[in-house]
Amino acid sequence: MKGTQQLKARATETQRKTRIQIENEEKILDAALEEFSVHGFRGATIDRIAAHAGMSKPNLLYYFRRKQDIYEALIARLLDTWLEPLRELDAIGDPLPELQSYIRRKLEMARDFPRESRLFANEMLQGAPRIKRLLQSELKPLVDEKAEVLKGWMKAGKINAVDPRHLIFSIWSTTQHYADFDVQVQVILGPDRGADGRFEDAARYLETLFLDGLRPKTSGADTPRIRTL
Amino acid sequence: MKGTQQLKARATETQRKTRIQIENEEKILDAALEEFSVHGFRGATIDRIAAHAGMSKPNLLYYFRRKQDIYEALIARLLDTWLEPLRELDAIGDPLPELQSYIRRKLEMARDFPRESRLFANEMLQGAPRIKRLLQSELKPLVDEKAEVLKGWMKAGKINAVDPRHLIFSIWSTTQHYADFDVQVQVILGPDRGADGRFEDAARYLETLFLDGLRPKTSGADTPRIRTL
DNA sequence: TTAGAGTTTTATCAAACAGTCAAGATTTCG
DNA sequence: CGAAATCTTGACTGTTTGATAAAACTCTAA
Repeated sequence: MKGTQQLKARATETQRKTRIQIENEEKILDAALEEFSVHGFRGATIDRIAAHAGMSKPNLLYYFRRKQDIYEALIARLLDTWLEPLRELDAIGDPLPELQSYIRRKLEMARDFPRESRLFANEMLQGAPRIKRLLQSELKPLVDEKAEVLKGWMKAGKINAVDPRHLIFSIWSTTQHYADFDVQVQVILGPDRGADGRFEDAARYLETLFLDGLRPKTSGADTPRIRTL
Repeated sequence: MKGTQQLKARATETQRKTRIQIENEEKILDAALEEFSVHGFRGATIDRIAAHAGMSKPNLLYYFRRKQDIYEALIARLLDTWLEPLRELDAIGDPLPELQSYIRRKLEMARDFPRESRLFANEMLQGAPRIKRLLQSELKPLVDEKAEVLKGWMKAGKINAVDPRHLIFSIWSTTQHYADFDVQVQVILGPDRGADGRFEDAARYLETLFLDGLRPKTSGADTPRIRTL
């Protein structure tokens, strides 16, 4: 009891982190992201995380005393990053380009941070037992705020009048799909186009979908001319 | 060794299933769906499934000898149901109404079979280790076939020309989102509208999105009149 | 350079876990 | 009915898992 033992004790003392501490926590969180994003909280094991991080299990538990602590550290840093694109949605900007670039930013996140996307999806599938409160206190107000922005654009006739919250859902789901269901996407698209090509195709498609939908504007929609296949 | 023991042995004999067998297998699969859809394969435990099914663990293992067997039985019955709406997409029908009703059917499945949706999502998040082959042999050909149908409609000018596979992705993702991310949806929409109301709102929104997109058709899109918020 | 803080390891534990076994209880059907 | 087939259970096995204790080692700053 010489004042040594466990990091938690120093939490109140706002003590600086050691070089080794910073390195190892980073290694652990990265390994944990790999495991939790694939197997969920229960399915992931400390052993595998430790192995992936290249350290012994007790050593890992020196930095995070419980499995839950690792998971929570991961979630905490996640939500902030995750909502950034929505925060940037600017009421002042031009509505359509503004939405376009929001969609693109979300798609870029799915491409660049697929593990984070899967971790989030996993937590949702479980009913968000560990971040429901955070969703209430952080996500909801932000969405409410941006929904008002969208409503303003609709009232000004700058975008079609639709339910703004469902609009946000559809942007989230279509973009995150490329991270969360990546295997399926790859199976269906085949190996022809690489990851970059797939990304560009998706971006182009989503732009058309969200701007123009599927109904052709040119010909009378009810009596299009017949053409052989 | 009196010819008793374990169901697996009789697999080749095409023997009929007992009343009790049918009942219990149903109970087990239902309980397993509950567990696997939330916690994934590794996260779910036989103990919990047995408890949920209201029987002892050894009894459960009398019907399914290994955890994997339950999971595979579940997956096998899932994929068939899951792809039915897409199979019904009819090349002969009117393109826009045909797509509309496909979207609606998918949305209904998300509403009526959320656990199945989550099970599927969970398997995808893990990289589909247990059904990747099935996706190749069953899902891909079906999607290829329907992509051709969509291409035909596009060439005939009946729907806008977009990447047909990405179009299918967007229908899957937007509809399944309401099952897989249900917590989030509820947090954001609040308790005002019940499940039925949410469903109708979603259906209405998706119809607008997929048919018309967000760009207003009336005013010149580049120079909309100014109106105060 | 050395005391003490910080880090890592070995050994260990109890609980949870997947799966087995044989005996006992129940159902089915001639 | 009664015997064979089917079903259920308790007791158990070996392993994995989350977590702890304490000893041994390493780094760092005065």
